[in-house]
Amino acid sequence: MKTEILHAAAEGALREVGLRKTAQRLAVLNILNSADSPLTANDIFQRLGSPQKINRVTVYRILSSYTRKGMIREFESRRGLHYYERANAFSPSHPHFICRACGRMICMTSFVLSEPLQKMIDQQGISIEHISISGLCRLCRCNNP
Amino acid sequence: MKTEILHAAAEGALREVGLRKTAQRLAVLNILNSADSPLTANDIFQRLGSPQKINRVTVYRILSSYTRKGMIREFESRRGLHYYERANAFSPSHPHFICRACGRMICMTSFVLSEPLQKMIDQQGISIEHISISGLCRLCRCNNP
DNA sequence: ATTGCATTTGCAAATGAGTTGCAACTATTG
DNA sequence: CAATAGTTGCAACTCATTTGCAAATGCAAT
Repeated sequence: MKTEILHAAAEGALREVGLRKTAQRLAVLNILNSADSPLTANDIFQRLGSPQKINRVTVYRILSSYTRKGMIREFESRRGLHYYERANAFSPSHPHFICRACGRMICMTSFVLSEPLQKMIDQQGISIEHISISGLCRLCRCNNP
Repeated sequence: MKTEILHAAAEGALREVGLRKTAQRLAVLNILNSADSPLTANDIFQRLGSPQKINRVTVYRILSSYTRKGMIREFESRRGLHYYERANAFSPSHPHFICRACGRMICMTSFVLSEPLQKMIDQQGISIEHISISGLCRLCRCNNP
């Protein structure tokens, strides 16, 4: 298995940003590294196995420090849930779709803003950090009338 | 003043969707009618004066029934806060920008989706209900380093 | 290896927006 | 004017997240 390699990479990432290497941090980072769509704190907590060896609060704090260090991106959606995804060279920032019924999140291809919108953004002096599209996914569109 | 006219319009709106006319409903509806950007339940609660003559829970329930009836649009942002804006012929659905620092919401001009994004949406069978753009507004961009 | 000390962690309690149960109240219909 | 279905207020609850604080741990300098 490549577990050791991944582990080593995670250690390096921590050292790079000046965070101490702890079992908890490595566990959370590995989960984020191998996720294929953004996760909530609870998703991560669940994946730590049960009974959880890491306290819920610790997960929150780890995610918070990772965000501060720019290792992950954070965005909110659906009832104030925070979602997190690894931020690195291989994963440029992109919009997300989130289903209001089931909460499933889908990563979207980046897209160009229309001319009038871009104009408005420039005028307002706004800086865009995240675009989130909400609605119903295919499945929920059929199930929910 | 045109207060009576507005009041009458609000009464009509309630009758139209089959909701009973109550002082609380009229008060909330008038606040929404005269707002120039989306409001949270708390915004509305504040504007009801103090001490509030209407219970917080009642405001929540009124907003919920208005949403069910399609009189207002609801969307979430920033820590699960629900924002509400009047939905009528004069206010077509449009994206919103929300500042992550101060929570100010700005209504954006509608915009066309880029070709690749539209393709992805069609493929996924997604139905879009709201687009929300988050970042920092001009003011917060200067104040927050 | 050992020490010193700042960083991390775990636990308990708090927060804040929103929801639920239920009894009291009140528009509307007959 | 009475019946009844819709509304409201209050208290208590939920759920994700945050805060305070003492105990544990990583790391750098002995």
